[in-house]
Amino acid sequence: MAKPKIEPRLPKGMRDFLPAQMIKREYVFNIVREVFHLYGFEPLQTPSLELTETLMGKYGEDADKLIYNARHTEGKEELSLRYDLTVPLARVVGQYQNDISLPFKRYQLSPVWRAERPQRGRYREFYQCDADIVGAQSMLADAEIISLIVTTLKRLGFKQFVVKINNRKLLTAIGEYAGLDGEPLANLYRSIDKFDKIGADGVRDELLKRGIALEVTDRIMELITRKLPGTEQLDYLDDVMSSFSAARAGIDELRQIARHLQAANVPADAYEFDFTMVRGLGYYTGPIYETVITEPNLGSVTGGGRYDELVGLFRGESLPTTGTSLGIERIIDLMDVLDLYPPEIGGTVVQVMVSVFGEDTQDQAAALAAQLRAADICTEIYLQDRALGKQMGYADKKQIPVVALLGPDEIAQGVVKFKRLRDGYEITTPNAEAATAVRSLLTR
RNA sequence: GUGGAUGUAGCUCAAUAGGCGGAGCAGCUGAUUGUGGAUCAGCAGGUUGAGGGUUCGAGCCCCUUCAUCCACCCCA
Repeated sequence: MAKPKIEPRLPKGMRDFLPAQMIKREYVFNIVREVFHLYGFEPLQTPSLELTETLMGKYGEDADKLIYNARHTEGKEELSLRYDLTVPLARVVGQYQNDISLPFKRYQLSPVWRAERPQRGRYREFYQCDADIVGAQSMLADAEIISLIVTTLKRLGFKQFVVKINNRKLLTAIGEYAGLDGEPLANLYRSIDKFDKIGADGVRDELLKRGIALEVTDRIMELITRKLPGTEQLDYLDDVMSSFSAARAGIDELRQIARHLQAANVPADAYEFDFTMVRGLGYYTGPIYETVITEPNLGSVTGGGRYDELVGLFRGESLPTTGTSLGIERIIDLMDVLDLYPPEIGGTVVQVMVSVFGEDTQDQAAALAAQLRAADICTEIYLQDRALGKQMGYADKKQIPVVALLGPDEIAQGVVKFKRLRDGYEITTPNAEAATAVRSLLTR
């Protein structure tokens, strides 16, 4: 065997997913897709590459530097790997106005690429999972998104989580109240966004450092940190902030969302209003939401909100849009941490391995495999001529649950023997009943 | 982009003060040619990330470079 000359290595920040890992990832992907379909979201796929001009300038200068350029040496088009799924969505909505009827509900579960410095849980190629509703002004759309999040997380097995809901209009009003606009307002958001990390005192210090008057800072802190049950929190803010029209509008939207969520039977403990939650600086214009795993405290797994100005970029008009991004990579990590994978998904998709005793029994083994496959049982036939013990060892290592034994004795009697590796239990059954026998061994 | 740490077998890590590069796991063979895990015996696996320097002698010290990890920045 020649020694490999090429060092097997991965590009920085990129990963392989070996079969045992892929099985888990696809389990999560499949549940997500199921729930999204349940809510009437439909799949969208766009190319990994976009024209560079489609991407550039949509994210801000910092982010533009993180975009992978992918132009072919002799290609005439400037191409880049997509940086998120929102810009492709906006392009699609602008491009297929004949084919898409609004409101457009789509989801996309695809990799994106960002040339960031890799860190724990942060990669240069990673999957994003976005669900958005384009062209719906109503808060019913926002409530649908929140309900979708709650159902998805529940189906995945998460128990203790809460969707935090805020409204950009409220934050704007708070900025107005503090006399801030533009860049200083963005900085205010940045400070408040660190609430989880640096706590109330930390945020207060930052606001003071940013030159906001002591009295105003204390008012802001009071406004955003006061915790009251359910919509009482909205009542309180309404009292204090009603002189600001942006605040009134924001609170009104949150009240509508609360009403819709209640009507849709979303459990009240699955969401809360949290005025310290900001969601970056970006393009949000209305309600924003973020889901945190609360017990144990494991951080956020979804983020989203309403962004009425972005999708119209490729259409020359605003299009009211709301949506969420599932932190699917983070969710996959937490599924392991919280042990949420059902035991029946093992390290392999194979349900039965048909062992082969020798060349003279190969054909019967192949026939048995075909028979099991016809009955929708995932079947592997052992492909080397090795001692039965080796074959058993292989099956054991791969965690294949059942091995079929079809030697000269069985063949002579027209039967097949199956062994369940977990407990060593064996049954012998007539050939015709092979599939039924395997099924009985696989259940429980 | 800034700062710190670490690079030794496929993986996880040893190696006295600078003095013959080891172990566990994984792999392969056998004990056991119709039955896996456990045990035992054996085999194989290396340019110590790369390049240079100091030294009689470098895995170890110095310089450069590359890679990985961690923290910060950022995260639309």
